[in-house]
Amino acid sequence: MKTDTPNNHQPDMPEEINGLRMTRQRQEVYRLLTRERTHPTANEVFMRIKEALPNVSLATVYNCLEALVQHNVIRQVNFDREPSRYCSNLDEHGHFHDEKTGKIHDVKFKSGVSLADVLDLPPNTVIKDVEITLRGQLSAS
Amino acid sequence: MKTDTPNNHQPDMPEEINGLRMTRQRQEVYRLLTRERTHPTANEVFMRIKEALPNVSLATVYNCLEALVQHNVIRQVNFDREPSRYCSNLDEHGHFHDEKTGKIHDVKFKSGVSLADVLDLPPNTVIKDVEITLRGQLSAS
DNA sequence: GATTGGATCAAGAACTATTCTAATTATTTC
DNA sequence: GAAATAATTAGAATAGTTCTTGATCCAATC
Repeated sequence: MKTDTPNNHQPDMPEEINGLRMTRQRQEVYRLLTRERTHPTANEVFMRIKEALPNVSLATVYNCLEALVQHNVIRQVNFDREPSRYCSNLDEHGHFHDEKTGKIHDVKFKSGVSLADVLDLPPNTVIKDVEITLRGQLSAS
Repeated sequence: MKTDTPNNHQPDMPEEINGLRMTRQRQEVYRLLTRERTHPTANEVFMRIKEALPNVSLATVYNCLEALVQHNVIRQVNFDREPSRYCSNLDEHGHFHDEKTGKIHDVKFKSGVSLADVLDLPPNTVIKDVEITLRGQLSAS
């Protein structure tokens, strides 16, 4: 009757990603983020993931998210001081925050342009990470 | 003997900026940010401002910073979930966070380029605010 | 010059996202 | 299969920030 053995690997999920052991909890967190591209917060992940893992704890969700971020499996996205959001899109991209709907849309870079073309960087700068955040509205015209 | 009457307007400070009454506390907060371009946190502002206003409270510093931000007199800058930092440079610019020194440098946009040249924005987007954050190192070569 | 009303300030409590701690449970290695 | 290692859990702790409440200040009027 019990269909949900606690820590079974799912058949469609590799044992490891980028050297990170994909435990059941990490699988579910990662699966959720690939399925729902809405940039959920840790708490939203926690609430949704309970369907699959009723006994999961919020601390575990945080642990999983951190492990996945650390191993470059997902990205952590911050808007001001709002709760962190998480995103399985690893392509370099920015985020547009629509003030009307509250939704977040990924924004791609145009091909062939680099940030150095736009910004007056100090010489000899090694950029390891870029974050671009836009805030505004999708005018409905 | 008492040279520091609590709420005196300083002679070199307007009574109002952008419609915000410049009380003594707001003056000192603003003055500090224009003098020190190091992007201090609320707590750093609090500690430094005590020289001029020994009885000021941290809550007041937060209130002042918020009022100044709201009236577009200063900008609030966030790096991930670190404490907010504040900045009196109102020109549109990004921030480069040097991982070695921990210091933050303003990064100007090259003249004549706009973000729309670089990003694949959805059509009919009205951008109200842009935030660009870079993280890396100033290689010492 | 006193009065009044609204804005501002101070002090500390409260809040919230996140991290830490310690104990339990799974998994891997020997 | 036992020992060692890693992951998970629950709840306590933390830190930055916001809220609450009462006091104070200030400008405009009487």
